[in-house]
Amino acid sequence: MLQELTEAQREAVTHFEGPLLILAGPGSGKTRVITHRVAWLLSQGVPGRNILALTFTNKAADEMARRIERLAGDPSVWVGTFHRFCARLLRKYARFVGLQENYTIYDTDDSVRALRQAIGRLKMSADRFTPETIAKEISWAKNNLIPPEKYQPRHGHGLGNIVQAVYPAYQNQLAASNAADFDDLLFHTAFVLRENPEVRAALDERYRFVLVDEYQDTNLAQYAIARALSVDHPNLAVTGDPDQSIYGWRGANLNNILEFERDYPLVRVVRLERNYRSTQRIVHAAAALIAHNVRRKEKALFTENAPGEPVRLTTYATHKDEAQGIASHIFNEIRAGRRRPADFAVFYRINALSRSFEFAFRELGIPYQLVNGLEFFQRKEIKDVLAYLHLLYNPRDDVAFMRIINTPPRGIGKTTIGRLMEYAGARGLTLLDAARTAGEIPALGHRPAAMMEKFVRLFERLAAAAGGPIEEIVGLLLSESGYQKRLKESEDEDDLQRLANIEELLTVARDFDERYGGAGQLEAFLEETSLVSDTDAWETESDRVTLMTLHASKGLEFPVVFLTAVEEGLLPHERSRDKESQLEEERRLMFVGMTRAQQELRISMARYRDFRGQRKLAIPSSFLMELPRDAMELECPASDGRADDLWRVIDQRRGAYYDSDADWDDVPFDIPPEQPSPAAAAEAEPPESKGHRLVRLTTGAALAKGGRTARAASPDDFTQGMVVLHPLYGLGRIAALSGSGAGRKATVDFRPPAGRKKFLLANAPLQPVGKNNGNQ
DNA sequence: ATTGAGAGTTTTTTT
DNA sequence: AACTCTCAAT
Repeated sequence: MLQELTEAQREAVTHFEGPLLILAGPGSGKTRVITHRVAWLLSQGVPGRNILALTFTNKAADEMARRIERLAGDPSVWVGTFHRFCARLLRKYARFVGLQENYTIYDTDDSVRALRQAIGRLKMSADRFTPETIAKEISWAKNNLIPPEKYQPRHGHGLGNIVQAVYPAYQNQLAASNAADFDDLLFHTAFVLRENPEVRAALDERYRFVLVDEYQDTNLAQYAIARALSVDHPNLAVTGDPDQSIYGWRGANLNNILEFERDYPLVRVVRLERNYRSTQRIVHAAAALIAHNVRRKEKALFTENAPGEPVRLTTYATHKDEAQGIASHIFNEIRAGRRRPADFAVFYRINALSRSFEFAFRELGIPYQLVNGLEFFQRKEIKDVLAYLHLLYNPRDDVAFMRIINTPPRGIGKTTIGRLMEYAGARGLTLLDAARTAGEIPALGHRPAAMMEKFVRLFERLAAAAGGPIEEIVGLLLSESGYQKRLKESEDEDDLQRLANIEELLTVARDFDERYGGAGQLEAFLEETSLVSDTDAWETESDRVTLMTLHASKGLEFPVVFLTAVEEGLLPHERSRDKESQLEEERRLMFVGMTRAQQELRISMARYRDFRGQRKLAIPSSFLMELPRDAMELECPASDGRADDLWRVIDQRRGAYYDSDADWDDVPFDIPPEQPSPAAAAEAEPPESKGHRLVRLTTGAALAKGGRTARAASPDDFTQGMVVLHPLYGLGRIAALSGSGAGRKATVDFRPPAGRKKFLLANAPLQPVGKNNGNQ
């Protein structure tokens, strides 16, 4: 078993007791080290039940479990994600945190609904902030182990104050519904471990050897859990790569890995720096990019592999050309017999960019799979059906109740539900219990009350079947509720698709029944469907091109990788450019994407990109100029192969990039627009004096003038009297301004018939046309 | 109570 | 462009 390992790998594998930090660069055989380490521990006589391996995704967990099984044949090792592990633990210790064993796991959408209910019950006006914004702040607090009563406002804009009031109410709402959100799974577990020394000690004893993968992506709660399980038996082995930390926005704390050595002074540190995955040029290019990050642990990155093909950087005229260019390249490679579809992967920064690739692939008949596993379970119709199951399993689940009480429509409207909530709230009843006594609620009329009772009877019928196979329950609820009938009779195209999705869900249920079967399957089914992750749907076996976000690509590898839309505003994403730390995370994201490639890496961008109905001139990503040119080759089908253009543009920007105050506005930008769309071409105007070019091409109205680049105007750029352009209303003049920052509002006078309108500047599609022209 | 049209908004990434 | 929300008509 040890023979197939390198020296460094073997050192990590055979380290027995005591903390262990494995700093593993991309492609350095990390997974292999973990699996072998588990197998080795087993071979040393450590019982499987004393080993806990925590991963980031279910996919990774399954893969790992499979490999351990193959190496050691011992299935008793617990391998899974943090969230799943905590979910399990909480089934047992639910009472410790005010829940019951049959608690429900709320996903992001559910928790926002619960939050709305909580805000509604508070009867306060929180409408200055969206529930999503508030939810985010609460999530932040939980990830940092701050309980409701300890929360202190940290934002100046009043968000903190609202959260301070809403957070406890939200938590009460969850408790009343016997539910936990994603963050609670970690938060509650950490709490149980901290507050109950005997529980902690027992679990520490039980899980004597703990392995944590992707440690760079753990947040404080996960950190606390891992540490709590490693006090009496400090056999905590973590693997990770600070350069691949890409979940900072989710609370991941890079310090967890950067300071591991401080936490465990006696730690053994093993570095895996040699890359076995990619060609020299790919490794060289990736290393050069990541070297631009300041906040990192210096780490060598090298390979003994062949030099390989140059990294290709291709500039297309439009996003459409990009998609078609990539599709036809893949098509030709397959047809020539050089590659098969599964050899290729296409990465992009945001999900919204997948569409053009889908179109292009479909056109050429290239098989592909879109990896967005969450999408299926987030569909309305799927969530509706699952809500029935959730309510069956946990009758206190108010969010599920609200979701299905009038789905399909059964004559119970907003007013009725409002009255029911009022009644339930006043008596501390769950919504379902209140509905059970609908006849006794004075505020309810005869008809609504009768409808309500009918629903309760439906529920009881379903409850009688709740112990059986999932497929049966789902089938029953579909027919009994009339949900299926309604979709079948619909003329709507979308409803047909919904019906197909529900069929698919039935298949999922059937598969589950075959796999699981027996007692407690409703609980297991709900847990599984609640904790699906993005990459879980990814099928390794099928021969198809993979389309996924950069985030989803972590941990995977492909012979040929396309890294697309490497443009300023997308990668790095525009929301990440304020803070240096965020910019570094974006750079790591690109690093992760690049290092997925084994043989060929193809980076691309487009000059024009349509996004949210607007066509914009794209600016090459600042990351492109951090790539080593000696490892690269340029292609520029957009301009007769004159690839020099791109480097020229990048060089022009280089100066501006390092001149911190320079705005992109000041960078001469004169790529000739290669016949954008006819519409855009018709609207194009000659560039202004200093080589400035109009960049934001609105589809409808006249074009904005004045050298603004693709970056939207910030609210504070607007001044009174300024002339602005609205895509719909045309030119107008700012009559008044109020507020500041994100809350800044403007009153604008347009020419008739539009007249006077008010806008929230952060969101309004307003363009300054002339600056400082208020005196005219 | 339900439906449909129009207006307004938007997600960056995910357990 | 696609989605959600609001509001008025039915």
